[in-house]
Order: sequence, then C-alpha cells, then structure tokens
Amino acid sequence: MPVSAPDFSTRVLDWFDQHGRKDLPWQQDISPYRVWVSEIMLQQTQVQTVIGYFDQFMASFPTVHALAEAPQDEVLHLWTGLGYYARARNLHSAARTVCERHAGVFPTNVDALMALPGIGRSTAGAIASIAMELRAPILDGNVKRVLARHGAVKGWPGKTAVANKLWSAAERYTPSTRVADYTQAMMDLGATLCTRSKPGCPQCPLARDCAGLANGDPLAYPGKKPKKTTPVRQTVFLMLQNPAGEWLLEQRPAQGIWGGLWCFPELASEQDAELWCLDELGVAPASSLALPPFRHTFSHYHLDISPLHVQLPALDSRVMTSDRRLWYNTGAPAAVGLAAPIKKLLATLNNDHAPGSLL
DNA sequence: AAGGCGGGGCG
DNA sequence: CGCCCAGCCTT
Repeated sequence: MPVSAPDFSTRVLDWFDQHGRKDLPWQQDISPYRVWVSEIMLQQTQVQTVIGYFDQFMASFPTVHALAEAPQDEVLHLWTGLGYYARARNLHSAARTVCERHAGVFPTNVDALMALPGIGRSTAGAIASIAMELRAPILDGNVKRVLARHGAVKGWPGKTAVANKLWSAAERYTPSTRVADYTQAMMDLGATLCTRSKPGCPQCPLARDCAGLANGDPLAYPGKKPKKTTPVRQTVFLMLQNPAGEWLLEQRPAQGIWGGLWCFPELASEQDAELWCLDELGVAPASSLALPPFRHTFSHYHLDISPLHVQLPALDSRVMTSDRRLWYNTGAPAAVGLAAPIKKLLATLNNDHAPGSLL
C-alpha cells in the first residue's frame, strides 16, 4: 500500500508539534552558519555531547568571519575530543571560502553548498532546509533508519543501490512547506523514537503504514555493514618531560590520523628511546619508566600504546626552534588540539602527581 | 568488544 | 563506482 507524500509529512509534522525538540542551542537564532556548525558536529556525536562543544565554539567564533580568521590550532583546540579532526579542518577551510569567494554569505542552493569542503548531500540538505526553507531532503543516520524501516528497504545503506532507494524516499516525502520543521522532525523521530535497539513503535506516527513493523522485525532495517577483522598495531609514546615538568609534543602531519593535532613523539620500540633523545635533542635521558600499555581503538584498527615516561636533563634552547614542537605545560595548557589518548595520559599523570610516585 | 556515523579521496 | 579512511560514543 503506497503512502501519499502529503499524508506522510503531515503525520510527521503533527508529531513534531507535540513531541519534537525545539530548545536545542542551534534551533535558536537560526542561521546558515549556526546550522552548518551544528550539523558538522552532529555527524559524529550525539546531541547531548554536541551541546557543550557547540556553545563553546559559538562563543569563540560567533560568525563565519571570526572562524575564517582564527588560527587552525585554535579551531582544533575547540574540537579536541570530538574526533574526525579532518572535519574541523574542512570547517575552517570552508569558512575561509565563504568569506573570500561568497562575501561571507552562504550559497542558497544544494549544489553550491556541496562544493564546500566537508559538506555532502545530506549536510547541504540540512542547511538548505533548516536555515533557508528550501525543499531539500536529508539522509543522515537517523533518517536512514526511519525510511529503511518504513519502506522495509533491505540491504546496507553503504551500497549505492540501497542508498539510492532511501534518497528517493527522502525526496518523495519532503514537503514544500514547513520543510525546516519537517527536517528537524525526521531527525528527532530517528533519534528519540525510531531508535536502533528499542523503537517506540506504538507511539510512532508512521507505524500504521510502516512496512518494517508489518514484517514483524523493524530491527532488521537498515541492513548491517559487512564486518571484517580489525588489525592490531603497536606504538610507543615517548613522554618526554623537562626539569620544569613540561611535556614535549610534536604536531602531526596534516594527513593521516590525528592530523594537525599535537602528540607525543612515536617510536617503533622502547629500545630506540635513548637513541631518539640523542639524535633529536642532543641529550641522554636522565631516567625512564615504562607505563602500563593500553589499547586505543579506531574504526579500522586497534592501536596498542606503550607509554614510556622519560625525564630529561636541562636542554639547550636551540632544540625547540622547530615550530612543530612545543613544551606543553598542563598547568597552563596551550590552545592546541590533542588526540584523545594524549589528553587522557596527561590527565592521568597529573592526577597521580604525588611526589615520588608516578602511578 | 562491536557497531554506528557523513564525507573525502583514491584507484 | 566501490572501497578505504577517520575517532569517538553507545550498546
């Protein structure tokens, strides 16, 4: 039984009027800039976590101009802990493009929005619909789930054929009036009712014609990603501390993991530590202590990290002339981005700072 | 410990 | 196009 598009969106909008969220920070003073920043953050993080980051980000960079003019380190600093740091770099780069090529005004069509780095079809649709009331569909993870269940669309949405079906459903049901509310409603529906594990089908405005529910197993949609085994890699974090108690950090290359973030120097094995110090700093370690290894997991591999805490003697100041190195003082931290395990290690060692004991 | 997430980049 | 990459949080 096909569903008429107006009926679908009417039910969704009625549900939104009664149960949708309307008090989120990015739903106030709506602008393309604010919607854009929130959408990029929400791509990877749940609403509750994003709220704090969003408020801080907006306080630091209230306008796209402020963001465009900020140093990249400051942007990454405010992104620390959110992950997917390429998005922060893309955000920064897109802000500069908007200011330099569009006079600080966001383009008002999906294709031009998609030309900005970090904005794909779904994010472009969200900005266009929520901030500009343009009839543009979105297909984020929440909406995918709602539409896959409602239409009983089989298969993993990572497959082009499956994604195409979902996009065409998204396109079909998107109304031409109240499109901002509709977009927000679909995301809310997926986030609060049509959830991954315990959907509230009895309360759902779409239950009456939900094919996935009718099939008896709404949890079967959307199809799961085929999984593969994740490899394990090893690394040594060289935690070098000078007599003042500061830590030596190096900025990582722009590409690859933790791009642009600041990290402890890495070694292939603990044996190389003394050699590294001699080669790179021209001094021998005063003392060194291996800390308990721990595992950091990425989407596609595990990284087993062995921290090696090394006390250094006083150093020649010429050692720190590189602008990709700094002494990090946990008491007065520099405004730079830190990868999560680095932040965790520094916090741990700071807490266990009882003199004489390191663990 | 495993699964989910939106977009970029490469072959 | 199909595949891989990235980092954190929830389950």
